[in-house]
Parts: sequence; C-alpha cells; structure tokens
Amino acid sequence: MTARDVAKVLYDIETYLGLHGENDFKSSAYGRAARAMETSGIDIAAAMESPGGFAIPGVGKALASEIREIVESGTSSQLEELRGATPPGLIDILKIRGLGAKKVRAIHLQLGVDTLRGLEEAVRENRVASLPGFGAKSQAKILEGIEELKKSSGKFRINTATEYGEHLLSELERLSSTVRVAIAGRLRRGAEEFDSLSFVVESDDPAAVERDLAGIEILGEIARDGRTIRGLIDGSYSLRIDVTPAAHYHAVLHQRTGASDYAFMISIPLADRGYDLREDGLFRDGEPVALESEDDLFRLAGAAVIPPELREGIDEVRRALDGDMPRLLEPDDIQGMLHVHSTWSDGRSGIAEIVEHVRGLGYRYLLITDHSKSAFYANGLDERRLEAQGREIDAINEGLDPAEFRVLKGIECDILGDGTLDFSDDVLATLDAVVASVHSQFTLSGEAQTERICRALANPYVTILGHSTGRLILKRKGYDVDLKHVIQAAAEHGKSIELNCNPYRLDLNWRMARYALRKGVPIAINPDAHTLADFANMRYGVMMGRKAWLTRERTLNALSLDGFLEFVRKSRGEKIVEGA
DNA sequence: GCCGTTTTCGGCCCGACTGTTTTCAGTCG
Repeated sequence: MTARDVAKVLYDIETYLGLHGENDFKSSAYGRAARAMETSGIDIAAAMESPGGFAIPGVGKALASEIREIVESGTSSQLEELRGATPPGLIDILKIRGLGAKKVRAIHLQLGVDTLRGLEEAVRENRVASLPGFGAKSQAKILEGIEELKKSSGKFRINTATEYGEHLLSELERLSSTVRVAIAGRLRRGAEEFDSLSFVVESDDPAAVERDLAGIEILGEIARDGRTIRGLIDGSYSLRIDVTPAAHYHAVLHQRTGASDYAFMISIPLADRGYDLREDGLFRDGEPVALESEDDLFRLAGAAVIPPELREGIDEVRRALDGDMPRLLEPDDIQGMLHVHSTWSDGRSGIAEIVEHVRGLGYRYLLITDHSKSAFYANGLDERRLEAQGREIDAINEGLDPAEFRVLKGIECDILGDGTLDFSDDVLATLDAVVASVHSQFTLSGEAQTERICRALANPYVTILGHSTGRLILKRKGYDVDLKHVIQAAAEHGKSIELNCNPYRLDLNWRMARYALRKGVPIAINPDAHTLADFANMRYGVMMGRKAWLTRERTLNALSLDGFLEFVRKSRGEKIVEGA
C-alpha cells in the first residue's frame, strides 16, 4: 500500500461524504488529508511503526486511525459502508461537468434519479428545470454534459492506448500461432484519442490465431472474417487484428498504419511504376511482391521513407517524392526538462529527488517551474518562497558538476486575466527562464483570451507559453483562443511554445505546432511533471512533435544548456521574426 | 474532521463564473 493508494481511498471517502450531504468541511478534510498524503513524501511503513504516527498537517487523530485501517486492510470500513449506501449511478452522474455533490444529491433525492439514463429521461421530460436551484439553462447544460460523456465513452487517451497496445503486443508475440506481430493503426502513427487498436500478425493460420486469442484475459467477443479478427478489449474498446502471410507482412503493416488519404496518395507513385498496393499486400502484374522491410516499399515508390507519424495524407507523400524528408526529432535528442513541479507547489517530489531522477534518465539540465502565487489551489509560491526555493536550488547546484548537470530556477507563472503576469518583472528577472500559463478565466471571449495571451508573450521575461489551449482531451474543451494570432505573437517576440506531454493535454496540438514551426517558433517538449513517473510522458510529446515535422534543431529543449540560455537571453531582448 | 486557541468551539484556502436568484449557492481550478 503506497501513500498514493491511501490517498485514493481518502478521495473516495470525500466524494461519498459529499453525496451523502455531510458537512463540506468534513468531506474536504478527507480531500486535504489525501493531498497531504500524496505530497508529503511520507514513508507509510515507517509511519505505521513510529509512535508519532502520521505527523502531517491535516491528519489528526481520527484520520490517522482511519489511515491505519486503510493500510492494514486495504480499505476503510467507512468507505465500504458509504459505497454500499450509494447507488453507483450517482458516481457516473457526478462526472457531468457543472454537477457537484450537492446538485447530484438534490437530483437524486427529489427526482429519484440514480442513473445517467434516468437523468437523461428526467431532462427530456423537463423535470430537472423545475427543481429549486435549477433552471432551463442548467438543464440544457446537463444534457450537453451527458452527450459529452457518451461521446467520450469507449474512447481512450494515448497513455491508455499505449499500455493496452504494449500489453497486447507481448501477449500476441507469445502465441504459438504467430510469427511476427506489430502495432499498427493510429497508435503507431500517434493520435490524441482512440477508440480502437490495430495489430498486424504474421501467420499462415488465421483460425489458429483466433483460437489462441481466447487465452488472452482482457479480450472478448472475438470474431473472424477471413484474415481479419475483431474483438473487444476490456469490454470497451475495439480491437482489429489483420493476419497476413510472411510475404505480405510489411505491405499489410504499411496499409494498416497510414490514414486512408495517405494510403491513396502513396498508391499513385507505386501505380506509376507498375505496382498495385492493396489492403492485402503489394502486387505486380497480379503477382505478390515480397518486401524485406517497409522501407522497400518507399524505395519502389521512388520516395524517401515516410515515418509512421507523418502518414496522415497531408503533404508528406509529395515531400517524400521530392526527397524533402528531414530527420525528425528522436527521444534521445532531448537534453533538458523545462516544465517541472516540485513539492514547493503541487508536485509530489522534492527538487533533489527530481534532479536524481532526471539525471538518471540522461538529461543535462532541469528548469524547476512551480506554480505562482495566484495558483493557491496548487500551493503556488509567493515572492518570499520563490526566493527560498532559489536558495535551495543554489545549494543543490553546488553539489553538482556544472559540466554534467545544472538545475535552473524558473516558475510556471500564471497569466492573469488582463494578460499581466503574477510576478513583477523585477522578480521574474531573477529567474533563469519563465513558463507562462493560463489557469483561470477560461470563459473569456476568444478575442479577449487571445489578447490576454499575446500580451503575456510581449513580456520580456516570458520564455515559453505553457499548455496553450487549456484543453483536457476527452474531458474538457480548451478555451476559445485564436492560436494563429498567438503563434504570430510568439514569433514576433522570439518566444517558444510548449508541446505539453501530459496525455490529457498534448497542446500545442500537432497541427498548430506545425504551423508554429513554419512561423519560426521553437517548440519545447515539456513533461509538466508532477511526479517522477510523469517524465515517461516525454515519449508522447516527442511523438506528437514528430507529427508536426519537428526536428532537433527546432526543439528548444534539444538545445544544449548554453544554447537554451542563449535563447532565453534573446527572448528577453532581441526581436526575431522569421517569415512563413 | 482539523486546528488553535481569547482551551472545547468556530472557522476552515481564494476568486471567478454561472445560473439562479433578488443577494447567493454551487462548481471549478
């Protein structure tokens, strides 16, 4: 049982207490204790042994004994009791944006609604609008929320897709009926959301593969149509497996990877040279053409190799035919981590621990960017604490070989409603670099939001614009903003824009990132890490960067430390404008 | 439930937004 597992139970208790109409302050005490468990870095086993117990602010006598119970039994009797007394549908209803515990409780008590379906009926029968505290607008928003939930159900983000994909890959490789196996489809070329996974399997016996799949625990509803097998992953997500003989393996993998527009475009130069590229393989004069690798196919087309990430059917085929294919960014090109939270704000690890981890991953520098004071919900730093943090960073640097690794002082500075920043220029000037982000007032008009962000970019001390749309994939649309305008402003002021690696964010999205690159704006691939595990998200950011044709040269944190600091200096003074 | 006392009860993190109200409650970050 880790501190995180304990926190999960405490969060659940907070939720259920709210649904049961318990005192707000009592339920939020559980939430506070949960956060304290997550951020304190407490060693649970040691705390259980020590007579002092959980000496953490926010954890008093009652919670300490409850935490003991959780650690010993894996759950809390209070939670089990609450859960038993709560219709599970209420938890689903709670997922609707704009509905919190109080409103869900009111809907449940006054309308007897306890499922999403029941709520949808009640809305359609106009029964919600008549409840006290509700009206026509909130009813309409609830319906919107239900639609939103429906739309995102059965869909998953890139981290989940990757976990399922890699798990299934190893399971499929283990089957006696398979020779070679590869991930295909959108997971191979990178995407923001998924509703299915696609694999290509080499085997001469599709029926045997189908039989073997029954042994894979998370798969169900397996059905085969010739060489194509479909099924369900964990009862929710679609699976497609294309079984192919050895000769067609690379051609089929290629066909199952690219978008349909792309497949059409690449088929044209092949056809010009006498090759017929089909779903089931590559042919010439009706005879199969065996490929040694996917690269062979591009050679036959007279094109440079197109990396899977680019196979969307935009202009990549034309450029490959022109031989205009750059070397795209690789994970190993990344040298620095530029957007990282520590326990000083809402991160879960101390700076020293982060340094050790990041060095271990082979990076050369680290910009600590905790939240600024307006982000009090995230324990943002005020001027005094920022200074104290700077002293800690100085001390850590003293213990490091500067030629090998350096910790930089930064901040993720809130962009205030009017586009000014959360710290004065004098304070920002003391830092090595600044990430500026919007965390409030998401509902400004597009015009005002754009103006606000452009104004922040005009501040000389801003280095990088953080998560530029505020979207949370499959959860929340971003705020209304004219990204082309923002990108133009970044270009004019010599700033960088981040591509946030969090699977929920992935913004600047790859389409706009490509536009930014054309405008000469360097992209920073940023982990926005709050835990050590978050650094693993870098792979998603690199993948999305590659979709945007990002190269090492145009990646801010692929620069050496000196190169990065040089960029910061320029961004504070000189204006750089590169044409489109 | 926690905390800090003017020591046993009253306040509890802040501010914007929204939709409901007619001065505010609920939600969210």
